[in-house]
Amino acid sequence: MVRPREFDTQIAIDQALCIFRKQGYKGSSLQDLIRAMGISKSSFYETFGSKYALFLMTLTRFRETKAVYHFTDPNNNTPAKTLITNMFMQLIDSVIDGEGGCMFGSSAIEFSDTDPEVTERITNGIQQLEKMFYRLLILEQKNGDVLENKSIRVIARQLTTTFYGIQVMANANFNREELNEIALKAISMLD
Amino acid sequence: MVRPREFDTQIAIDQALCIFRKQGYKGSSLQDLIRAMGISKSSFYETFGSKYALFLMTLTRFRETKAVYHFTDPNNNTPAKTLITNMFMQLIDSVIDGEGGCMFGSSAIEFSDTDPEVTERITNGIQQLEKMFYRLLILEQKNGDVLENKSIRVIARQLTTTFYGIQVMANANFNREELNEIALKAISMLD
DNA sequence: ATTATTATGGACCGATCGTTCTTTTGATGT
DNA sequence: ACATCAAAAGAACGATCGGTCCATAATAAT
Repeated sequence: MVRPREFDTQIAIDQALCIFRKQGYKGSSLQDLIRAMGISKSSFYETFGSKYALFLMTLTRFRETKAVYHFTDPNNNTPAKTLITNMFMQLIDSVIDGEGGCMFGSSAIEFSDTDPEVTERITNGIQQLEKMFYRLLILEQKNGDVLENKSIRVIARQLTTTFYGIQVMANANFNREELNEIALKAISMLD
Repeated sequence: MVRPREFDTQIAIDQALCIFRKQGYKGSSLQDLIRAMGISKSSFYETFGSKYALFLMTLTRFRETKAVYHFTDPNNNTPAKTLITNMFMQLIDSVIDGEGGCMFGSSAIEFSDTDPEVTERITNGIQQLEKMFYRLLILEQKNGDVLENKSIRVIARQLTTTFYGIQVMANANFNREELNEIALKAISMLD
């Protein structure tokens, strides 16, 4: 009955996500966004409402599809330690090759808890990351030995913190070798 | 012979530093800056040249006077572990009370290695932080025991990474207790 | 073919961005 | 007292910001 939309909303969000992830919220102009999305301003506002609203969508989208824990399957017989290592390598790669690392970390710094909607998504995302570490540590425990439940929680949080520390160091021009060394040392906590 | 300047350049830089530290580079408008500095636009441009030039000055100033290692004296008989703990507590305090944490971390995320002048200052600053950890670890070693030189360097870097990880977590609304726990766990590497 | 409906492109909005320039002010050496 | 000359104040700059609006294009049901 009506003229159909000429672009795929989800794809457009993913393209905006790439920009926000690389350049941050304030660093991404509407021009940058609509150019990457391949749509006009009017379509942009018609579909997404505002730059801010779109940013919240991309944060949610990142949490639901792009965060590193989405590429980690605890149930595939790969040693947990290997999976954890892979998560760190994904982070390091994504910063070095210019994709922009983890949006929770960069958004946390940019907004520093000034916006409840943003903070809520960040907190939720970081919790999911920590939870994945926790699940993998539990797995490692079954095959291995020692660790108490309490200390597993602590180690998961420690890995999460190191994860974002590495993101900062990567943005400060540390090279891949150095970053790998940091990650591996952190992971050696499990031994 | 001429009309003297009515404000102190160094003080003005310090006041600008407060703004940049809290709000970031893009988040700080010229209005924000001159209001905090208490000078007019014309005086601003006459004295500092540009917003960008001023930012570089504040980064340098932060490195030379405000970074946490400036409040740590390795030669005052306080146990090294206590001094290290204090450095983390200073970081946590400065984020929670709204001062804005360590500018090297937040600037690294905001600029993500896109600006050589900025990156140079960040890298230099982070190196100094790591070096302070190193010196304190050496100190701890003398009173104590075990650690090899190689592993001291690695631990210093690990502490540095955790330092910035904590800065991210603090900005993501983790509370003081949680942040303290993370810091203490990291410091327990020394035991 | 007509009509109803909606996406699209592009002109346009006021506000604010960082920056420049012109005028006014005021302390100092003579 | 006066001349000098830089500092301060603030108006004004063009560019860009995020956002609105409208005339036009395109589709699908009638």
